[in-house]
Parts: sequence; C-alpha cells; structure tokens
Amino acid sequence: MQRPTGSTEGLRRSNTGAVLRALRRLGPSTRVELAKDTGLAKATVGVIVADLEAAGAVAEEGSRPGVRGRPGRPVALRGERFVTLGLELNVDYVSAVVLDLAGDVVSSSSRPGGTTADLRELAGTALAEHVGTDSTLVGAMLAVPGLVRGDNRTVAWAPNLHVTWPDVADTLGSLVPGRRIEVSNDANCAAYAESHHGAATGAAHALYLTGTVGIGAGIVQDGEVMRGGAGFAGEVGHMPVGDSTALCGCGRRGCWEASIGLHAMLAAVAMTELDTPLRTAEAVAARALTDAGVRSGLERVGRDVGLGIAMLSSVLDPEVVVLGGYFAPLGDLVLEPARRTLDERLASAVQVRPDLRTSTLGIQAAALGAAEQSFGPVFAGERELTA
Amino acid sequence: MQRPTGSTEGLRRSNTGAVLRALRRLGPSTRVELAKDTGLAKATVGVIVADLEAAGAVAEEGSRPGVRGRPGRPVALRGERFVTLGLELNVDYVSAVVLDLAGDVVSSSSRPGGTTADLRELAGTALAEHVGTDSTLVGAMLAVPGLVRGDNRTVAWAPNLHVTWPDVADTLGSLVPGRRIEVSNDANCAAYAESHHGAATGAAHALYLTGTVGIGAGIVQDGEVMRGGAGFAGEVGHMPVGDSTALCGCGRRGCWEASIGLHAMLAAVAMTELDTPLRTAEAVAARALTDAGVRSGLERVGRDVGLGIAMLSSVLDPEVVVLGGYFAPLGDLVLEPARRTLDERLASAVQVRPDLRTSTLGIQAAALGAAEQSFGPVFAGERELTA
DNA sequence: GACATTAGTACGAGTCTCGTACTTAATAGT
DNA sequence: ACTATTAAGTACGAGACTCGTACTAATGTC
Repeated sequence: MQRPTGSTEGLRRSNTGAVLRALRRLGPSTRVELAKDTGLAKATVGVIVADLEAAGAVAEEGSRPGVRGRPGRPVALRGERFVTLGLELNVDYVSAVVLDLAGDVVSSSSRPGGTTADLRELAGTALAEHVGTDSTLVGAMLAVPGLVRGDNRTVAWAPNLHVTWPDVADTLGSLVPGRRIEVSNDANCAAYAESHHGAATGAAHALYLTGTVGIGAGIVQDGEVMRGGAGFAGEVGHMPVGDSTALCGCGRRGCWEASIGLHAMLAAVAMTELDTPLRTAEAVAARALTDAGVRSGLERVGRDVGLGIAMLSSVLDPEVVVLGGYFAPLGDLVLEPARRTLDERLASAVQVRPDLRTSTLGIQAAALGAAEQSFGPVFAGERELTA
Repeated sequence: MQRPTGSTEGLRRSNTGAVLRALRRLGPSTRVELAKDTGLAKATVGVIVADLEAAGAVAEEGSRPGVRGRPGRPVALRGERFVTLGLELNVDYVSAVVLDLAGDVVSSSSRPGGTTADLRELAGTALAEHVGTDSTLVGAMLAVPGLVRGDNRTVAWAPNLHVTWPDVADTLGSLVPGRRIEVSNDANCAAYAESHHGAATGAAHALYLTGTVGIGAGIVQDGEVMRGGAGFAGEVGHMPVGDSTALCGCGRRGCWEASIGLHAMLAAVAMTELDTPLRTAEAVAARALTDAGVRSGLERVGRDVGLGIAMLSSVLDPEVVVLGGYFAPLGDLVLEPARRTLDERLASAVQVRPDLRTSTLGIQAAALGAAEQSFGPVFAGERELTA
C-alpha cells in the first residue's frame, strides 16, 4: 500500500515487507509457502529470509516431517530483537504496552493517574525492564483522548487532559532518544488493536466504539485507520442521534453521548458513578441480574446505541463493530437491543448486519493499538530492520 | 500508492505510474521537473518518458525559453491514443462519457430512457464516433443507482432499475470485446468525478451527496473511493435523521430521505413534480424568488440537509461536501441553512466546517467518474500502456 | 564571441528478481 | 537394505532496472 522508493533497494524493502506481512498472517511458514503467498520466486524469498535471519527478525523452527519429499524448514517471526512501545495517556489512568515483532505483548501495564510524570514513570519502567540492550525500539506512539492532526504529531484539542503538549513531547522525547514519538487518537488506536489482536481480528473493515463520559469512534478501512481530511474522523460523540432533548456537556441538545454516554446510562438505570467507568459498569451489570428497572434502562440505552450504529454502518459498511469502554462489562444487556434496532434499520435485504461484539482487550486496547501502529512502516516495507 | 509487483518490471510500471500521476497533477513538465517531483533520477525519467512517447501516451510541446540555460522541453499527456468509457444507467436517463488520458472529455452525451437498449445505443454511438482504430480503450465502467459489491462486478440490489443484470452484462460485453466492463455505484462515481474534475478538485477527502427521490453518498478518502466491507458504504438515505415521524418509501419512519428527498422537498414548498428532478428543482428555485413560503420550506429542508451532513462530517471529516442531484439548481437556498446548522453542530473550536458546494458536473458526473476510475490502474502503475 | 547555466543523454556500475539446474533430505516401495 | 520418488532449498547466470557521473546541447548574459 505504499509507493516504492524507485530504486531497486526500495523494491527489496517492499518485497521484504511482503514477506513479513505473510509471516504475520500465515504464522511459521517455509520458504516455498512464502513464495506462493507473496508471488515472489523461491530464490528471492530465500535471499530475503536469509537477510531477515541475519538481522534477527526471523528464526528457523524445527522441521515438520510426515509428508513425502524433503521437509520444509518453517521460518517464524522472532520477537526478541525488535519491539515497539505503545502508550496511552487518559484522564485518570496511563497505560504502556511493549509489543514485539512476532505480535506478542511483551509487557502490559497501567496505573491510575493522568499526569506527564505518571506517564513518564510507567513508560520508563516498561522500557527498562523489557527492552534490553540487544533489542531495538522500532517506534513509539502515544494515544490520547482528543483531536490529533493527521500528521500524528500535533494535538489540536484535548480538553479533558490536564497536561501541556510541549511538555509531554519533551518528556517522552528524552525517554526515547533519536526516535520521535507519534501521537494519535485513542479510539483510532483501539480500533487498530481490535482489528489486529482483539474482537475484530481478521476484519479489514471494522468500527470501534469507545464509551466513557464521551463517545468516540475509531474506523478501520481496508486494514488501515481512516483519518479524514484533518485527522478528526470518528468524532461521533456529538452527532445528533437519540433523544433530541437530552442536554449534552457541550451545551447543545441531542448529541449521541447525551443519550448513551456514561452519565446518561447511569441516569437511565438510576445509579451513581463509582471511581472508574469500568467498575461503574460492572456494578450496573451486577444489579441488572436482579433489577428489571435496570434492565429496561439499559434496553433504552441499547436502542440508542443501535440507532447510532445504524447510522455509522450505513455510512461505513463495517464487517464488525466492537464496543469498548463501559459497554464491555454490560455485554448483551446493551448489545441485544442494539442488534434489534439495527435489524429494523437495515435499508435493504442484501445488506448484512455487522457483527456487534464487545472488546476483548479492555483498558490496554489503545496502548496496544499504538504499539501495533508503530510497526506499520515495517510491514509496509518502508522501514528496514537493521541489527 | 501501490505495491510493485515484485519484479524489476513491476518497479518500472510503478515508476511509470508515478510519472503519469505527476503529469496529470503538474500539467506539461520537463524531465527535470518530473524527476524532482517523483524523486527519480533524471536518467530514469528520460527513459520512462521515451517509452511513454513511443506508446503514444505523451508528446513533447514547444519549449518555453526565457530563462538562462538550455530550455527544457515540456512533455504533456496526450489524449488521442488512450481513452476510457464511462456509462451511467439511471431510472429515466442514460449517459456516456469518453475520457482521454489527458483528462479531457472527448465526448459526453445523455438521453432519456432507462433500458438496456437505450444504454447500448448511446454507448455504441459514443464508441463509434469518438474511439477510432488508432486509439485504445483502456477500460470501461458503468454507474448504477444501487448496491454494487466491492468487486465492481455484481449488482446486489437496484430496485429502481427495470433491467436484468446478466442481460446488461452481455449487451455491454459485446460492445467492448476483450475488456470486462466494471460496475459501480453512481454516487461513488460522481464523488470521484467531483474530486478530480469538479467542485472538489484537489480535495483528497470529499463527500458527494446525490439527491433525487432517494439520497445517496459517495465518499472519497485519500483520493480513493471508500467502499466498506461489502462495497455498500455511503448508503445514507435511510439513516435516521431529520423528522423522526416522516414516512419513508421503505416503510419506516425517520429516514433522512423522507425529510430531504425530492418528494419531501416538494411537500415542504407545496409544489408538484415535473418530468425530471432537475427541471423540478429549477421550477422551485424560480418560484422561490417571489414566494416567501417556498423559501421557508427550503429553509426547513436545508436545515435537515445540514443535520445529516453534520453527522457525516463528524464521522468522515471531509474537506469538501458537494451536493448534486436536485440540490444543484437550488444552490444557496438550501446550502445556506445547511451551513448554519452545520456551524451549530461543530463539536469543537478546532474543527473546521467542510466547504459546502454545489456540483459543477451536473448529470454527467457519474459517467465521468466511471470513466476516470477506469484510468485508475494506469495511474496506479498496475496496467501498462501499450500501443 | 566567450562564458555561465541549465536540460537532457550515454554509459558503466550496482542491485535486484527470476528461471533453471542442482543438491539435499525425507518417504514409499520392493 | 536399497532404489525410486518427491519436494525444499540453493547456486548461478541472464535480464531488467535505477543511479551517479561525465558529457553534449542549447540558450541567455556580459
């Protein structure tokens, strides 16, 4: 999905990227299998694999015999050598994920707090403990709840965070010398994570919905995050959906998050907020087991969730919609009414309702997605893996 | 924007595509200018240009002196040799556009009628009159109002058309021997046309809204049509927007097109339909000059248009929104209230309202977009131009 | 008319992919 | 146990392509 650099070296980079992608997708594979999948010649794959092995990016596994003929020697991505760092700075917690080239999570941690110092400490610990001198940090990305420009560098608007941006950039810059830390929107990162590791694995077109006090969406189209003209695509919290009289925190009426945000949900079930959205939702789910009033309140919220997803689906046509944030603990209590509403709103018989699922990655979704995105240039064949 | 095929020949194709794209974007350019723009070496560009000239795809223009040094000899895309055919089959009219490699419309025609025979006749005439034996038909695409799968081959649902699909495919197949005719959605084609030739020229992220009895959207993201998982992205007519009590032709209530479709607009201004949507809208626009009631009716429609665009903008973040179909003749009568509504619904201070414009391509938009899309593989460096 | 300046080309070096032929390592059959 | 068969991986030379350098060509400037 990228333009080759023009030169033959660029061609090699591009083909190396194709081999790496095939290894991620197929798992351990022999050279012949890789050749078949990528369309390259056997000999070419052999050379590329040898280079990757020298760089420490792949390793041979034990052969698997049983069939006639010389057994192939499968090659697998090796995690030890190359890693990325994904961070999330949120209102009341920070997260860090170290991901390796094989796609395994090397380290995953989060803690309460929302300051630059909290983030710095968590990231510093993760790096110190899990990124040795023999491994290379390929890239790093920070996910934030806010509007981030398409260049992945400047935060245009993050009203809920109590930090100043040059400060964050400086702090993190000193942490990862020589590598710029990119910034991206948390919902976009989470969407990427779910489509690569979570509930939407394998779906090229996925939609992720994060729900806390605000509502945000991350859109994955053709395996890539969709950013829009300025980078602000997916800011769906203030779409006019649901109860048109509901007063939103932004001062207007009828915003979607005024109908399905955490506070609206709590009002619907007549309960109060606990310390975190997740714990609050768990308490609501527990109460729903015995309280019909809570169940019907969630039913109302679910219908409004479905209404918004109907809208988004008709625009984006995703295969899978993943609900994260406070929706995850509530599960089918919200999803079932949403599915019913969605079925009612399908425009035609040929349209298939997207699969509604709850997030499987929880609070680490955004940080994991940030880490995974940092591998993007490697798998795209834009950045070379050097020892 | 695409991956080379692996071989060095693929690299050449890819680089040739880059040169062609540069020529389209920059206009006539010298080899040095092309080298600077594409990042290729002077010598490489020289070879590629020579090949293209031999194939008849480009030609040298008169030099432009005036500066010190040897004057460059600009090279320009040549239209005579390679063309594409874009067709549109709609409910009550058919259109055909022949487009050449230089981006000039060679022929553009449309006529009433909505049968396979009408289409065949129009297409046959266009080909016979404007595609000589010395020119090559690079590709052909048909735009239809309906749901077309992402493979650009199968029509899943087109309830308004009174044709059978194998029939259309056979008829057109015999017209363009040896080349498969692709099919696509009309709004997607029109969006592509507007972003390449029309009101959104130069915008990488554009949204096109077509309005007749039904409402459809075409989405261009990063210069490419966004299709979604099944190919049905942009089916926005039945989003729940606007008057939630309005009864839609689909049997449900609250669909957007029940508030802003042609019939809803006519009800709002208390006028009756003429033979075509365009002529009807022109009559309404004329009446609005003297009739305050009509103006306030359009005002109401405009607000609902703005409400839906607010929704779409928060999801897609386009730079430009182009309104086609019956909206074009009404212009600011609808756009102004839409802009005001949009301004009210912007979620944050940093978000910029997308530019609302009326279509400049009129009834030919879809056919032109279909033709332009048929050049896609050429500019992407996937298909070679051979004499 | 000499010089400076810029455009375009010729050419050789380097890189890469590919197909073919060959080697290697296993199973199947006798 | 030995041979035939099958399939994986590699060595090697041919071919295609890009690139940098050196060179030629064409124009304006002094």
